[in-house]
Amino acid sequence: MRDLDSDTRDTEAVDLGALAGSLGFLLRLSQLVSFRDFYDDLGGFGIRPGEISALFVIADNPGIRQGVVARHLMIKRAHMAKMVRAMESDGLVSRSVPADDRRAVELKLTDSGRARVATLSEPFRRHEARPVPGLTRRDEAELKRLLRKYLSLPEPEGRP
Amino acid sequence: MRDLDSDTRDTEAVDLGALAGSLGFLLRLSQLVSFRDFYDDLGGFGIRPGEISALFVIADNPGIRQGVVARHLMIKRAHMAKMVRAMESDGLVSRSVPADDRRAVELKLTDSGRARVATLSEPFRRHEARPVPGLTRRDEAELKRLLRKYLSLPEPEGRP
DNA sequence: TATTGTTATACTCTATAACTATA
DNA sequence: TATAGTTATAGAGTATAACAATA
Repeated sequence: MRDLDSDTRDTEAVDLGALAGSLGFLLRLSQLVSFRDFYDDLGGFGIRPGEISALFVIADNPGIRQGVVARHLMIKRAHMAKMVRAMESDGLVSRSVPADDRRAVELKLTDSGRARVATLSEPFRRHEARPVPGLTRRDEAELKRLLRKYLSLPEPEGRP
Repeated sequence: MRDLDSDTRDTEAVDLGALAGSLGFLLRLSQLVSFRDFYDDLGGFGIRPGEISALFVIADNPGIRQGVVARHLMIKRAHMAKMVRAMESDGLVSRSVPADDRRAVELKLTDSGRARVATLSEPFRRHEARPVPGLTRRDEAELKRLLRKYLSLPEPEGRP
């Protein structure tokens, strides 16, 4: 889980050419690095990035429709259906059909789901609070700001 | 290929809570967006991000060992073996065992592989030259700089 | 007609381990 | 013993299409 099979030791110098200037390439590698860090810190809880995202969003938005979760997390609806089913059979979320649109499904955490989020919140907070290797705090804040801008996400409270 | 199944239209406002401050979450979403853009521009060539990366690296570093490519592209060795095999049977790369280490495999492009790279280079360059929606040119340069710093990649020539 | 969620299928990527042949 | 590559297997994630129920 923590072995990326890529000894990080610098072997031969490699010319990445045009790749070094490619946003997509840099994002792909960065995501792999950050997922490795995620598993290093939180792998012991048996949680995966997709799951924790969905759990946290449902926790913060009780009664949210599963399609809305999927849209905001950029998860395919077909995949979301499976994930929700798994979380339901794990007893973490409950599904209910709203009266005003009987096609939809609204999601809430069960007591068990809330307990799970409570268990994960502090380790997740600590994970996120850790300094990012190689980046200053300013770098880190700026990187997150630019990624949010790229994603058209609003800046959290505070600085305008 | 170009339909992410997530209508980008803003539906209900969703509180992303701690996720909005999570580097891993922001990187994951950003990578999905950039891959969608990649496919929009280059999907017609039947190429995938992993393949084009490997082809370009081999093109820029003829004779590179496949394990070295895997390390720098953060691709698992097991997956790399399959990918190289596929590229070989497509006639794009040739494999040769160096005399000084008969365990290793060195990779070069075939004429056909060079032709493929030539075909892809200009569309890829245009793709990368396109303004990134939502970001100014300064934003884009700064974002790439911070990602390279995060990845411990050297800055390309020019500004120190 | 369009939308929500579902199922089914296939493919990519990843993770792991066991294996070989070399070093 | 350790390394480079290979094979096999399993799983997660994703893409696609077709479907039922509802709007």
